[in-house]
Amino acid sequence: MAPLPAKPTMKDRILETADRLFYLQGIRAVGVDTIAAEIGISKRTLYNHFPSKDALISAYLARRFVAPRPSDKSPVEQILGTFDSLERRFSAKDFRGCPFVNAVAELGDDRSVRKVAVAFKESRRLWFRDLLVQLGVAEADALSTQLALLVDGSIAQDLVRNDPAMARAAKDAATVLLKNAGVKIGRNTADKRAARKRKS
Amino acid sequence: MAPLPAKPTMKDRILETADRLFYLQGIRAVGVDTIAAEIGISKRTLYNHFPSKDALISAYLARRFVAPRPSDKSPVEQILGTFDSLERRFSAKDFRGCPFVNAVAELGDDRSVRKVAVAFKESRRLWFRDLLVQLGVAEADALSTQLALLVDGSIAQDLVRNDPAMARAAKDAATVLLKNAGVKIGRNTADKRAARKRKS
DNA sequence: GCCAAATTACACAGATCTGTGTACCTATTT
DNA sequence: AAATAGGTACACAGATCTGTGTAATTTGGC
Repeated sequence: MAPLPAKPTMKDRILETADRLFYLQGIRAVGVDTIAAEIGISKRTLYNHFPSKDALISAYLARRFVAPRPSDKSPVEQILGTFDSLERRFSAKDFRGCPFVNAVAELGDDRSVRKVAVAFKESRRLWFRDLLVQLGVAEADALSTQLALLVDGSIAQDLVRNDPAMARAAKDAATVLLKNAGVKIGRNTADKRAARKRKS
Repeated sequence: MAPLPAKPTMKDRILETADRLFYLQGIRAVGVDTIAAEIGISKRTLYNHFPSKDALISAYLARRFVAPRPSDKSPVEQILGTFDSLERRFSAKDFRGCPFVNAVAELGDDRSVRKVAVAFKESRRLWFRDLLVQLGVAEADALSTQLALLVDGSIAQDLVRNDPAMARAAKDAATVLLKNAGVKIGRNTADKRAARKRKS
């Protein structure tokens, strides 16, 4: 309730730093010493807040699990807007793919990691599905899965290629899929580049 | 020239084992001792064939870089067939995502790894593009990128969800995209489940 | 200013990992 | 039978990593 952004807790500082390093360099690649040194605290302090590196990893993934906030935009705008914000994130030089996919890739069959990763993917698919239901799409379930594929596909491609255009490609494909499902894409909901093209 | 599959070289045995372990458990997660022990050779022998673990990693990735072999099937069958074989691979319990994406995810900004990963992704996109050109698709470049997104998206989703149905979803989306580009999908090129449904 | 809690410095245990050095062994070839 | 190549056993160096123990010190609340 106190909106003062004043002092971040020590625990928060540790978590924020661990998040950044884990995400950018990989979980196995970053040791607890490195994290402590980065903040300028002693390793002992870190272990006073997190009992083990595993606990830190769990907290890292939990922190990354943010539900999409409700929006007053139209469902179509929200769906297609997803790809616009993806493109923005791809353009940032500190983007390194999906933290959940990366964690599963490097931590393998770790139960808890897989579990939270699945939950995250499913929560985003359900977000898509809800919007599609609002649009009256009959096969909302199947289409939401396909949209999720496009999201993760563009993320994986950008991870290796470092090419934000992958988000546009995904958006274009998503537009086709939506139209095919009977969704009307209004002029204003379409992206600006295409709109400019149309007018010229 | 000798088609005898008789004796695999020691180097091949090392590489084959490293491949399996790196892929299934992650590159950082597998030590050279583990690889040597798995084969039942001494660590010294391993280092007599590969000067360093890095060299072994490079060889592993190079080995995974297989170009799709030419086929006499129709372009549409080849494109859609890609998703069928993906589904088959997803169903195998030793499937653990794309080795190149995984390697980039866990090894981070390693130059050489990124390079080979980009080359692999691009080679597959060009394979798609070539087939689309054969089909007379105007926007073969854009569409090939979108198909590649679907491939990588289904791989990423299957990696976390362990659900081969992701391949079907990708195939369905790909079919829509192809039709939208003016490609005729014949009865026989469509998947069997849909065909059965149609007849009933 | 005092007290309790948080933080620090730092050494250290124990595991694991990459890579090397060396002496010995065991095939195959000539 | 001798020589050569390849493999083995095994110890070890040196780095790195997780996690702990402890005593001293700083910090914030009262």
